[in-house]
Amino acid sequence: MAKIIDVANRAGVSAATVSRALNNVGTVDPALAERVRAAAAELGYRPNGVARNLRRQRTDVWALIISDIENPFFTAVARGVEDIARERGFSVLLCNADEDKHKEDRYLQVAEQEQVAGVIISPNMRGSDISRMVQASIPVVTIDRTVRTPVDSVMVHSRAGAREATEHLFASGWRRPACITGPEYADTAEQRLQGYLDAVKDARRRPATSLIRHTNFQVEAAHAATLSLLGERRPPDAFFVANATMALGALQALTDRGLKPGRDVGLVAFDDAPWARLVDPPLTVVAQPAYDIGATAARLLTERIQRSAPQRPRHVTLSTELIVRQSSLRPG
Amino acid sequence: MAKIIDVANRAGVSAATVSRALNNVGTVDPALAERVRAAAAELGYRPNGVARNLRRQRTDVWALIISDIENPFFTAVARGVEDIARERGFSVLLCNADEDKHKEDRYLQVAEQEQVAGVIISPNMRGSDISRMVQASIPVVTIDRTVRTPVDSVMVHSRAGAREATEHLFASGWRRPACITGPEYADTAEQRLQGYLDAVKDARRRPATSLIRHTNFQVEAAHAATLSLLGERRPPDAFFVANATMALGALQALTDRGLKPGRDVGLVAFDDAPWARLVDPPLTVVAQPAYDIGATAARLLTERIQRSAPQRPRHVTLSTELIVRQSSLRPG
DNA sequence: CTGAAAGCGCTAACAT
DNA sequence: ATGTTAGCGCTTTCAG
Repeated sequence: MAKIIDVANRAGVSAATVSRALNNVGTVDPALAERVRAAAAELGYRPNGVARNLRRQRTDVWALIISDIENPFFTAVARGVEDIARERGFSVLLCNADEDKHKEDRYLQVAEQEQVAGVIISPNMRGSDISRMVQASIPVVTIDRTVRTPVDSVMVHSRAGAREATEHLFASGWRRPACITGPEYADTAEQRLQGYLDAVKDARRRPATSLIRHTNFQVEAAHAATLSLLGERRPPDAFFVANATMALGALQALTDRGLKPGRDVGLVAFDDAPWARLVDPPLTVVAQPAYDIGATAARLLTERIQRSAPQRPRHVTLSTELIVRQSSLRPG
Repeated sequence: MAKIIDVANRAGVSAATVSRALNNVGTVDPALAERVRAAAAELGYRPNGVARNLRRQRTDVWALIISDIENPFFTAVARGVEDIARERGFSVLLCNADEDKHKEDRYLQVAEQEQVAGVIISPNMRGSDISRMVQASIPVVTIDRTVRTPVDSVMVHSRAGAREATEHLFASGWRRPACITGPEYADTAEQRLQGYLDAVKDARRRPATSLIRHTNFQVEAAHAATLSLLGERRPPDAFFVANATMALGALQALTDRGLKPGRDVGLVAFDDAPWARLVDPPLTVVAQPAYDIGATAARLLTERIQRSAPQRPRHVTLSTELIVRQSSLRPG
């Protein structure tokens, strides 16, 4: 591999001039710059990014740490982040924490060690180790969930969205909606549960703990939770499920039991997904502006990186949209 | 941020000893090692990975460059890669090339500059710039698709799988199956088309170009292709679609036209997906061992990284499995 | 078993 | 406008 000094020798200049010419920094005689570029091309020179990063004490790389790569919400977020990052000259490295605290910690550590320019993360809640990043003065933006450490965040009105979804279930004529939400330590899960409870109380029903299940946000757990709810002495007649991944599990469980949403039971899920309108029946959802969430987080991060002066954390909260298809409807 | 010399001072030793103690390398007096660890902990010391990488001239990070993050095939592959990587002490950074050559090139460049230990990639075919990696002596394993540059690869028997799928369509009583495949420059797409053609010829039909569509492997393109096929003078009565993402588009188009698979038309897709059994009707698929593909690629890469001696490229080809659900069946 | 010293490849101050 | 020099933080010879 050709190094900068090889290019310098070939072009008959110093290494510093090569660096300046290739990075368009400072002032270089146009003719010289051209000679340098030619020499670099002939040698197939590629700057060693590791050396550059060490010297510059910074990187043009972001880490995007998401909770679950199979959740379409996060893949859409990733698109939003990437588009803006590219526009601003950053590369983004995607890390899949898989709702697992150890993996998340590992990626956070890699991000710190590799001195990334910034981190966007949907934190697992059990005390995500964000404070280390702040100590290392690496800007962090959280999405979807918040943490104790005060950093920028982009959220949606989960509680309001969940409430609207559950109200819609009541309005459609269902009487005993259940709620399948995420882990107790995830505030997104908690807010969606609260929204559900808001609607239950508004409908002047008594919230029953037997109609609530906490899971790890994954397919299998939702499948089990649905079966468990169906096995209750007084089973629910409708379901509010707190994300798209779990909707798959719930749908499967209902199918297993021969129960058809939109006919035998009601079903609404948080998050839209590419397949949501194609399942049987088409799924009613609370859609999040996932792409915008990613794009917004990316913008906040860029600003944070550019300003050297510390500044109060900024919080952006976006709205959800109820999309009524068929799974929530009640015949007759 | 504490540096190694700070730890050294606090522990009353040299930087070299700190390095040795923390990396468990060479021989360090146990008592000293303990003192070093204590000092490091007190200072919250984290080694600067960039500096370490520069000195060591290597990294413990892989780049996994996939074609489309929304395709469940690739997310499953990613799981397989990550599990093995973690087991062997590597971290994997996921890059979404989005079926876009520019993005792919960019990530390849970042991977080279950041001196990753290895690359696993599902290459976009229009001359992926793999040769640069080889020049930089960074090991590469391709998955799903191959390139000209001779490197290790993990593939599936695409042609056989496609043939089996199409034969199944004929066996179910359909007479004019169409094929929606990927770009002409992608050999996976080409092989799936060939498998389709094999079956057509076996059935003693004449392959009609009017029944074949090339797309970019994405939802929208498949949607359009399906509508276009339906608009032919002699439209097909069945569809073989070359990946899961496109199945979504085809399904949508058929639904738009009021055509129900498993009743009005036949439909088989390459790739299984979490939602495949939940759509209406459940989708018949040619399942790829996606997780195993990832895991196998990861194993090949590890071996390649460990052996210093060059060695002929290795190619592993795994088998597919036809899973008959309902979308391919013909009533009566 | 430990320390001193060199140096990975690059960029940024400082000279000229 | 260009070259010289120093040094980013770490690991790894090489001495002792």
